[in-house]
Amino acid sequence: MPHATPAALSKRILAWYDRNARVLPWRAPPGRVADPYHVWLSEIMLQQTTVVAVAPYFLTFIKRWPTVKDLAAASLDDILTAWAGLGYYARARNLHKCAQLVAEWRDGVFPDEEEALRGLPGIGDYTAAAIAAIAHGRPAVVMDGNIERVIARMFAVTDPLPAVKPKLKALAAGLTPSSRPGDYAQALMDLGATVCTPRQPACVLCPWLQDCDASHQGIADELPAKLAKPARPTRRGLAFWTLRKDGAVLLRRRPESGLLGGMMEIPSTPWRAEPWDLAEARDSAPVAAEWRPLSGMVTHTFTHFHLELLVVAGRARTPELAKGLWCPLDGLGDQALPTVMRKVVRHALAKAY
DNA sequence: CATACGTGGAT
DNA sequence: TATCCAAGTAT
Repeated sequence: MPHATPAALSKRILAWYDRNARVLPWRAPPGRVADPYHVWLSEIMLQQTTVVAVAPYFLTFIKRWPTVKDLAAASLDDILTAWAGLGYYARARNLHKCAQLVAEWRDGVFPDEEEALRGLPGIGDYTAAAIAAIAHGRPAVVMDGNIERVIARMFAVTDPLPAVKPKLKALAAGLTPSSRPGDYAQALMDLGATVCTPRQPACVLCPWLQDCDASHQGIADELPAKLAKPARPTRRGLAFWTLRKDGAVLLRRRPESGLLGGMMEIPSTPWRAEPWDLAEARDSAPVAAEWRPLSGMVTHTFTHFHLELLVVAGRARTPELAKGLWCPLDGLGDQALPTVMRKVVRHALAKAY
């Protein structure tokens, strides 16, 4: 069966959106454009991150920093602390840079053109198109994982991702309307999130069911095809839970780029495939101490490797020589500690006292 | 074009 | 337990 015209398809999905749009804290009602600052902030947070995870962070951020100028004036450490737990911390560093650029060079006004947005830190093809469409009503071709899936199924594209991305974008471009482009993009993303889901899609609820090639062929739940991902190796490290006489714990800031860049950590050895023994690890210790291994292990899975951390506890002999920050136990919650390091803290508090 | 980059929930 | 997945970007 041939597809309906693009105009008919967009009309149908917009009607579906008018009835089914999810109410989200960063979203304007159907038919309206949203605050560009809210759209930008939410889109950065939503990169590879679920709506459920983002919502409380978004509300915290806009309450504490109501405008992009407020965010630009904040310290990077405050932003990293507020971002802690959300993951992909380069987003927080780029968020700060982007806010400062918009505040300083554009008086706090976000660009409304896709190309200008695309040049800002942390804004790639998807986010530039999303902001242009959702915050400014520009007819940009918005392509995210949801829309890729919807389009792959509509046209029964069986070639695997990521190589087929340009083809999917070309097909999507042919459907994108010039009227209500922001609602259209959000409608497709909502459709992908709630109906055209990765597993067990609810095709009977889909406004595009009669036009969907994959559904007709009974292969909707198999698309889009993806290349197999490489196996995750395991890396090991040894973390030093270091106490001062007054009970403060030694923290250290990680390098500004790379994994957990700019975040705080419990000092540790490098993370490598081979396990560490204590004698060897002592060279990495932040300060001299008698180290006592704690029972058990802290495990954490990152995107591309598993981590096993043995935690050793010790009292610093010469705390004044330690390189880092002595933090009282009740102040740990206010530090920019990523989840893996909060696991180390929890483990140490459970085992070392 | 491939890889690095977090986390938590669902299956 | 293992794997997949979520509104991707930078290099």
